Amino acid sequence: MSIIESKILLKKERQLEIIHQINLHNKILSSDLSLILNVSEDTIRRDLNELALENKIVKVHGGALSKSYNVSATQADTYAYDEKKVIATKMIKLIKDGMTILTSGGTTMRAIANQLPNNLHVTFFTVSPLISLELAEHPNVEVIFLGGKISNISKISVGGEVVSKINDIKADLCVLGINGFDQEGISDSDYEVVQVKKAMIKSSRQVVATTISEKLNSDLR
Amino acid sequence: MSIIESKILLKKERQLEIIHQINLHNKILSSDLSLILNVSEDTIRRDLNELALENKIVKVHGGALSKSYNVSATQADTYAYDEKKVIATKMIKLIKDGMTILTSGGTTMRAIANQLPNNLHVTFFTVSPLISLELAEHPNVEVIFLGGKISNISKISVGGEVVSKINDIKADLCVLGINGFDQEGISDSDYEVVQVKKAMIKSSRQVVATTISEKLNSDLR
DNA sequence: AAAAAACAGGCGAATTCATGCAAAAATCAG
DNA sequence: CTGATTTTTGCATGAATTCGCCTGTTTTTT
Repeated sequence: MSIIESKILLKKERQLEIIHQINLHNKILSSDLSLILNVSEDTIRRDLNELALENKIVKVHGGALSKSYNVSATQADTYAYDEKKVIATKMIKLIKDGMTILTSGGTTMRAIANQLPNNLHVTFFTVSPLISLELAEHPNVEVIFLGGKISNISKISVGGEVVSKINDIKADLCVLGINGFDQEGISDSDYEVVQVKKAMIKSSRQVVATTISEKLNSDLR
Repeated sequence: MSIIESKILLKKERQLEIIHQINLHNKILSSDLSLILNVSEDTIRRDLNELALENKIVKVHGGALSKSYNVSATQADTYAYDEKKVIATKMIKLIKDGMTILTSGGTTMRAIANQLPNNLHVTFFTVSPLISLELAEHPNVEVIFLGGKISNISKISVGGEVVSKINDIKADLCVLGINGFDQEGISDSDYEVVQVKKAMIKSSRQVVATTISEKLNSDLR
């Protein structure tokens, strides 16, 4: 639909459109792209290979997937799980009784939620359903979920309402997981996530960003 | 939008869905997967073998098991799983494109969220983090989480803000799962849950309460 | 022990992929 | 603007994947 009829696109434009399609649908077939963009499948394949090399998409046999497609709380976090456990242990030391803490999603944050000692009395504000569930297991923790539209990709709630709600909060600590949905390539949804994180940072007296190494250019400009 | 309605899943995608299903039910039969994913059992078996090789699942004769723990949900939902699947199938027939649907938690609702066809374009409002996650897997579903304090017991968001937010909504359908947290003893938290449910019922043109038999005196007076 | 179900492995059809090459297009230099 | 150089594209070939089916074996059930 958004494609202009039989207009010849430059390679760069075409690749942007490919990324757009992938971010939109989370997956795409080479054959469909060939139809949509009006070029041969060979060209599509070459584009897909380039984009995969630049780490913008995940190429698979027959097409490509969005990078953030697989997160889904599975094994993906046994990956580097030990590192994360260490980070979590250190993080938890920063948390004191009575604190109000603002947090997003991310597997590192999940490890924190998981290892939180049961005797802590703290209040968490979160935009991640998964984290809210983990936190709610702790009897002495009060969990407030900041509602809004749930982003299909990053699985956290986003949107104006969330941001304004965050602005009303004054938290002692903000824990951000920089973790898999900040890669770049400004899809709509990523933009929204950035808005939420920016608001969180603004509303907290102290900010801690947790991540394992190998994470790189994640600007929260 | 009509571009990608292909029923064909890429191999990777299919394997992700398999992992998802396994983590959801803790166990799954190859034959069920074959039905769900619309491929032969041979293909499923090959997928299962690959996933087992990658250590993502545990393969057993006839199907596979979840390897590690997953979000809540222990045995409780393999229990009566078939009945719930039937209920879910029937429920889904009530859902039409363009609807706005209000829903709470419950394992039955979870089965519905899981089996929802991907081509439905609907908006869900929910107070359950778990359900919101399940629903967010569907590309054409818009999920709005109604934020609030997360009840430690029922794992849904409750409180005045939630109720007033619900009052502002006019939904086509309300799906309530009477399922495991209404059982008895009106603790404070149950009281809160009842408030939320009452509000939901009031805001919907049509209400469906789903439950398996053997559920009894669950008054929502 | 017999029947049924699940399995491994091989085969063939269909699809997708990598590679080389030549034509077409874009870019650059003068 | 023109001609040369580089990049991009489509096509052809053969290799590689994927997937359903089939056969014969192993496991489970009755």
